[in-house]
Amino acid sequence: MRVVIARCSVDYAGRLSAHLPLATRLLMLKGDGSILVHSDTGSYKPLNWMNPPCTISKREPDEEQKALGVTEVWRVSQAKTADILYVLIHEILHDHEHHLGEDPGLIKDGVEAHLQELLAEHLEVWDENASLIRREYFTAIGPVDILAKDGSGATVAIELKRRGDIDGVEQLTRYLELLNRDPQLRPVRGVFAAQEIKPQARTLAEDRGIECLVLNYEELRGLDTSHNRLF
Amino acid sequence: MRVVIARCSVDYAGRLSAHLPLATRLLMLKGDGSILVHSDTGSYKPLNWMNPPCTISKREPDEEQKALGVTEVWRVSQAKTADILYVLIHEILHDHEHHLGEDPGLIKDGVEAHLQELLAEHLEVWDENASLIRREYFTAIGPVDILAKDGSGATVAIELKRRGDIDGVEQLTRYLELLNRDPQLRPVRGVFAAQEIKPQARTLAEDRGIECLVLNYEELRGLDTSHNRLF
DNA sequence: GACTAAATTTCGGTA
DNA sequence: TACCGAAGTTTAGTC
Repeated sequence: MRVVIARCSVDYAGRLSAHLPLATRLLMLKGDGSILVHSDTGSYKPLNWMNPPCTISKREPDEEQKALGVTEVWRVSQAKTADILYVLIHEILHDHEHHLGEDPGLIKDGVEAHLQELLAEHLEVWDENASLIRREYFTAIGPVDILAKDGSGATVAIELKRRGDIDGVEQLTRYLELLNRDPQLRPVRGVFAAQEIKPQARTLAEDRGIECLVLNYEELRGLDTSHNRLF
Repeated sequence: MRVVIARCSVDYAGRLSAHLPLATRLLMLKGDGSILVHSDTGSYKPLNWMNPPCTISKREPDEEQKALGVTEVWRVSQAKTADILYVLIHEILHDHEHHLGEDPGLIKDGVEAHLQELLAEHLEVWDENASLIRREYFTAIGPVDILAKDGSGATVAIELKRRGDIDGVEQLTRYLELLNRDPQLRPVRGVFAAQEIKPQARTLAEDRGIECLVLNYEELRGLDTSHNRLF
């Protein structure tokens, strides 16, 4: 890992063309050859970057570039996509290299899989007399998150999202269309469950006769005494 | 901008829970208070981070942490979402601060807007006798990318994507449904145009009678002699 | 500010 | 390896 702070301009030509005018920025050169160009604001996305696998070669600036104050030219080329990134260095203000070693990686918990697991085990938060048929019920166009029977014995397909967007309603609609062709299952109702349901998604869902269910993750976690938590 | 290379472990509790075991990593502390935790591999996404606005406070480790070798505890809290990130510093190997100043920002070219402009000007790549009605044809549920007439005089709605996914087909389907309610326009056909069309999207589109059109960006650029390019 | 669609998306899982 | 869907998505544009 090499970290350089430099006055530089950057040109990228690949899936799009992009240019960064001269300014002071942080350049991160990772061990796998990739490079990130960061400014002092903004979130984690760099202003410009090149993904591995790629190679960086240092070149002398041509006469024109020299006249503009360029002292080094870094040419970064992508092995697979033929994208090219040029970093025109005007002045290096800080330069530090350090061997980091391999990273043990991130341990995650609490994503959609866990939400699905919790809801499948606690369908009573939706319908007191509901019973699970199965999670990840497989169909030709993909798995239905949860297939269940409600208190009256009717089949219900539950689509689960952390954030309930229009996309999710469309997805559930496709599943319902397919499931309702199956005489064994028909009629199948839809339930759109999420920690947060966007108004437009709710409107679309209800317009299609799909029930909306807002989930409280903390509450579900509270019901779940068996699962071992990180915190 | 402060850049620190340190042996550290990280805990995040917010929209999910995540833990990074002890290892040497790069910590980038931006001027707006945000922090990024990077390893030596992977692409531009940090292992862990906190978006602005957030505040970092340095604390003394408790006895238990001290016994484990922790020398500093950084507590990063999000102002809006109440997410919390803890960085447990075991050893600081490099520490450098530098004022970067404001960044003039990125100048982009070649994205969907440009693809739309090019296709609108060169409809002949789709149908030799086609004519443009208008770009960004506005409807109640959003703008149709391109509305045109084909060689036979029939109205056609073209939805344009860089990458043709199922979402795009759904979007176009909604537009077509709406446009076909208008007796002035009816009947309206659909064309799904993209630089790359995913097999599932193609299947869904063709199943709904929507024509698929794969665009060659380089070729379209070649037809376009008027436009001034960055490269 | 809320919402929608795009992204040089990246990332993880599965067939 | 390719494809598909989720992401602590982020980001940019529009209403």
